[in-house]
Amino acid sequence: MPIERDVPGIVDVAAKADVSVSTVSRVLSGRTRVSDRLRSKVEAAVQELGYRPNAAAQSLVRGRSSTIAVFARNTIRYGYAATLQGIEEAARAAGYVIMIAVVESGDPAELARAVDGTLSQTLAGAIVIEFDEVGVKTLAAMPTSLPVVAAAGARRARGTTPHAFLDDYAGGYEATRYLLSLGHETVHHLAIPATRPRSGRAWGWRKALEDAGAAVPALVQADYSPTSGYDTARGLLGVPGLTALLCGNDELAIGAARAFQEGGRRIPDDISIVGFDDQPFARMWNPSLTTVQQDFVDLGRRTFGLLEQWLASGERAQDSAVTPSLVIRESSASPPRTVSANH
Amino acid sequence: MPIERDVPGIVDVAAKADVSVSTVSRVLSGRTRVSDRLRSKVEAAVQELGYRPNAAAQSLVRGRSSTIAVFARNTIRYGYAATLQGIEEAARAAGYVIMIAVVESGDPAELARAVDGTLSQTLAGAIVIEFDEVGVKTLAAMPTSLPVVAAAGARRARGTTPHAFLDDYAGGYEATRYLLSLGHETVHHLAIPATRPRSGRAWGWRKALEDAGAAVPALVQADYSPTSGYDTARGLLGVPGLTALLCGNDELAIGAARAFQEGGRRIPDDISIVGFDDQPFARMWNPSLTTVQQDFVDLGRRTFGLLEQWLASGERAQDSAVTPSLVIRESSASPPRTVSANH
DNA sequence: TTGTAAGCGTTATCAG
DNA sequence: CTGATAACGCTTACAA
Repeated sequence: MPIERDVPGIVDVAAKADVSVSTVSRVLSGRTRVSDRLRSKVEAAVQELGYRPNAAAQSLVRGRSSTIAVFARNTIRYGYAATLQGIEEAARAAGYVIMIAVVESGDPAELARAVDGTLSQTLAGAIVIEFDEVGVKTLAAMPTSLPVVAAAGARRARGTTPHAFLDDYAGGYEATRYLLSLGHETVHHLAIPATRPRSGRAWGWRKALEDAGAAVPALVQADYSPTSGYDTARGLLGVPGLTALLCGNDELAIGAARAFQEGGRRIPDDISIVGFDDQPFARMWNPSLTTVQQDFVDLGRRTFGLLEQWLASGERAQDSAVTPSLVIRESSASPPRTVSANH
Repeated sequence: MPIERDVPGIVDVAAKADVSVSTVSRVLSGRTRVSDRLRSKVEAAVQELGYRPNAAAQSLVRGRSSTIAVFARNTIRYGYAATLQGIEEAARAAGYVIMIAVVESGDPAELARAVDGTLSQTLAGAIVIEFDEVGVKTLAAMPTSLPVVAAAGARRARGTTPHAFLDDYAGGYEATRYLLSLGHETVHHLAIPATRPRSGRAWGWRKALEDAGAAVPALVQADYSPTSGYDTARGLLGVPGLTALLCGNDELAIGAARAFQEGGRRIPDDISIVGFDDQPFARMWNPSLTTVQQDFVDLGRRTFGLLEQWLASGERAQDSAVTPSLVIRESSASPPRTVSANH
């Protein structure tokens, strides 16, 4: 079954409207004045033929395009997927089209492959979702000749890539301080992989502890999944003085909660658990999850906004921050008296 | 700050290697024999200049490209995001690059806008995620001149678009039969929006009930979110004889579970709840969720495979099905005796 | 095996 | 206001 029924080109439209191709191009771009008579003839021809300009030819001659590439390590996990959705939404509204490239590891060869294929497209710009170490490396691999902005989890150094970010540090700090204010002697932390050593959720947690003069327990490293939360939390069952656990994300939190519950601990009576992100399920959890709310979709929109502004003005845009807010629900409470008595 | 530092073109490479552009093109494509001497000179020049072929120019002259467009209503929800990830993964491995277009509504104008922008790209083919009504309309709007395949939730009529699908009907049927086998008199259904009238999860549920001679309660229509599950389930609290509820997805299930628990019902003692999809959190739920497992990532891979095969062979590929499997966990059990006695 | 040259579908420059 | 015509960067006959 043949599929190559020719797509009409600008010359077909010109022929049908009985004008020159330049005229067709003009009415389509709308940048120059064209007489109403010719304009309507062209529009009719376009309509009739179902003509659609060939973007490849356009970007070839213009040297730029309306395509923007998004680089991310993952597209399934909530934060990534929601950020992508925000980017796509804003890009579509602005007439851009988006290309997505997932970069699975920071391995130079794999990175080069993912990046090369995408960068050989004629791009208007690129966006890197820099929520993890792979994102950092991807950003470093971007050519300086291309406008690139990032969606991040922390403010980056001045003068670098423009970026919109969710203040993970502030979120971690606030959640920890909240737990401390409830009377917990200290707060443990089940961490997602860090983007950089001294930043993000884990760093906010540590600082809040230090500022309050509380002991800083060893950080427990996990991955991102509920299973990882479950597995690592099982190892925490015997830890003395563990009455509050701040988790790097909501999935970890529910995995940990399950592990504790199976171990006979009640939440929040014996142990308080706080998540991060406020995924849709957090509110329905049993008990409902206290967590740090993040608006990833908005982050995505704002990140695209930075790029759009750059493209329009020719100047790098300012950074854009959002401070997350703590949502207090049922999974957190004051520590049990018995444990306090032990100290 | 200027950003237009010229990207090297094939002529720059040719000049530096002191050969013709056709020779450069030949070593890059690898389709024709080139002497080792020239080949290595070219490779050195490519390396040195960091040359990357311009995909727009390539697709312009070739009339096709290595870009495939993916149309989806959403990119956040689990099934969609996971399918997209599978597509991207397979596409990247095969040297394709993917473009994503979200189509928010089936409204003709909005549809045309989303589709037009993307179809003006030179595409190798397109994939439509047809998990909902918008997907059906998007598919209908695709030009016949382009190879298009779909990822679906049910087998479609013969001779139409090639598609890979997860058998929603079978999943709904099996889950319902399982609940009936536990002794429930009937099973209620909290449904996600349907793709088509007589297919999918809801249709499997209905058929299983009919085949077993059980009463078919009115289907309760919900959306996709936990909140929607919660809200609609609250309206079900007073329904007599409701001892088992099959939910259209896991998010609905946890929302419903929460509503019932708040209403004083125990799960599974008073009411059995079964979800759909087996999202990562399902296993960690409290109680852990009995659900119909679906491998969306694999669906995505297989869908891309269909397109790749078509592109390679020039023939439409066969359809490809996967039957989901029920995962029995803690949220389902036999109905309470007291209720049975009432009948 | 290598080079020359004719396009691919548009836009933009430059005359009319 | 409109129409030729020269690029844009690359591939691919066709010659050499």
